[in-house]
Amino acid sequence: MSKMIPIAPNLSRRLPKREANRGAWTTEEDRKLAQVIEVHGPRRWKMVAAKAGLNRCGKSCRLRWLNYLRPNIKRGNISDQEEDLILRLHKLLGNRWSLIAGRLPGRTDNEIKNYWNSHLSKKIKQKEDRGGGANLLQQCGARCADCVTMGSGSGAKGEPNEMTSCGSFIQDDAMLDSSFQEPINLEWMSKFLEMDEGWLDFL
DNA sequence: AATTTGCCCAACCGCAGACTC
DNA sequence: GGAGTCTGCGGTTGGGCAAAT
Repeated sequence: MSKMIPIAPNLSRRLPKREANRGAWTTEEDRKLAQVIEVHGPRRWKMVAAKAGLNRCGKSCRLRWLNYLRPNIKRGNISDQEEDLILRLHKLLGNRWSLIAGRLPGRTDNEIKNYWNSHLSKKIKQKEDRGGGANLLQQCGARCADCVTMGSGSGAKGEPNEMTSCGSFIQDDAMLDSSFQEPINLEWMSKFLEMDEGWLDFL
């Protein structure tokens, strides 16, 4: 499924616009960056870039570290369990990729964002095209009398980033496995809340 | 075998909020 | 408290590659 990730492609993915080096990172650049971060830690990226002698901006160094060099990065296929979790979290949080990634150890926000854009968004669209695209909140409300919207109101792009007090909209997604039915969804919600008590701040 | 098409994903960009002086 | 700088985030781009033609 997933292709091998090139370690250090030499060809730039982007044309350089300024003096700073851009495009794909080389093995040597990775090595230098890792060495500096080992000494100074993953912060003060401008200084890290300078110390490493890399002709790159701090921003670029940070991105490289977070998405590639950081320890415990999990590479390769997204498992079914992970995919399921991404779907659920996306329903709760919308396009808050960093938050979603925070719940998937070893996965980066960029990876999840890419996976969503290339795989999951299509799956959902296909499902909606098959007639499952009714408003999730409406569906929930039709079933659940005391359903109260707790949404963020930030779904400016029409994303299903709202939830209800009963959380039952999650059940409407046939792509979610049956284990999420009935009391189990509340159990999952409880676990989710336990994981991050501050999550309501984001809604 | 050569060309085209579509997908994947690393990397860049712009913006907003946090931080520092 | 204000200005300047840094950091983190989400959206987008485009090169590389495999599959299809």
